[in-house]
Amino acid sequence: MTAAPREGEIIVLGGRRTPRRKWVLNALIDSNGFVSAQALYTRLVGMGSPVGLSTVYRTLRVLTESGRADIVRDSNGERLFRYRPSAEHQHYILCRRCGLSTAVEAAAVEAWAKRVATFSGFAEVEHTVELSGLCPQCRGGG
Amino acid sequence: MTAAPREGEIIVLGGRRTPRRKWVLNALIDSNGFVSAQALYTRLVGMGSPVGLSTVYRTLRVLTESGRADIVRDSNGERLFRYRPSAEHQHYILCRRCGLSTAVEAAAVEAWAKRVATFSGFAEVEHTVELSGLCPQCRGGG
DNA sequence: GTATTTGCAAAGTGTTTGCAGAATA
DNA sequence: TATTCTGCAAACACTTTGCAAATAC
Repeated sequence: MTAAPREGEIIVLGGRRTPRRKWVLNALIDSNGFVSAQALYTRLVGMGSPVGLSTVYRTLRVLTESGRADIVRDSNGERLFRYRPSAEHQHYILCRRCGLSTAVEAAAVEAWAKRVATFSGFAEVEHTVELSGLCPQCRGGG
Repeated sequence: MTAAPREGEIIVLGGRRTPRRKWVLNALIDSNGFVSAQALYTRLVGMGSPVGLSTVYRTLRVLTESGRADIVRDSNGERLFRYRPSAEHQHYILCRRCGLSTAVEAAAVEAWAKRVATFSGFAEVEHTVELSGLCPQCRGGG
């Protein structure tokens, strides 16, 4: 049985603070954008941080469940993870070529989603918005 | 080599007009909402229309590529297909409980996506919007 | 000292593909 | 008859899980 974290305590990871979990978290933060579990795994192993693929998946699941990571799906259905510094709901636009991701102003969509919820008569409406394109770098550099 | 379809001709399916493809298309239309390839397959076989799973996938691919079906992904990453009567880009809201889908007015999102494209500096911006909730039936019926 | 975490390998998804036989145009 | 379609089984990619050994607290 684990004691509940005290209020005001900085929560870095749920459960035990192990080296692997720190590596995964740091690699995720360093990625500075969306990465797949597989890519993270490959990077860690390549860096000389021996981690199992299942550990990567399990850690990402923990991070996601506690709201410290966002998930999107790429066009192949693969999941991409991104560290979330703030606690807020956020939308991104992703570069299809280099993977660069940028947060976008999404108030308009939020408002629209709310409006649709009202008009449609649906309750507990959730939304997913995924934007992709070619970033300024990639659109220019051929 | 196939002759290009003449203008004004009613195009029902790309390629050959075979029984299986008609079955798949009809089952898709009858579904009247989003269905998975697997569900469509199960239904067809159960109906006494012997179809291979690969044929279902291949037919759905053809339909999707020619713009006669829409795709969304459910929360497990599974793809759901829906017949598209009109030729237009369309968004839906899906009931998480019964699967009911309803087209929603999405002009605001389209406009927003366009605006984001401009501000972000990204080119060839594509967007995916997925809404889900509990439909009027399901929200009431507990 | 004990509950949690780890890695491996195996299992599980949904989806795609190779190929020989069947069917269409 | 020539091309396309079909079904099966195997292949695939991503993800999850069972379990014994290692580890954190």
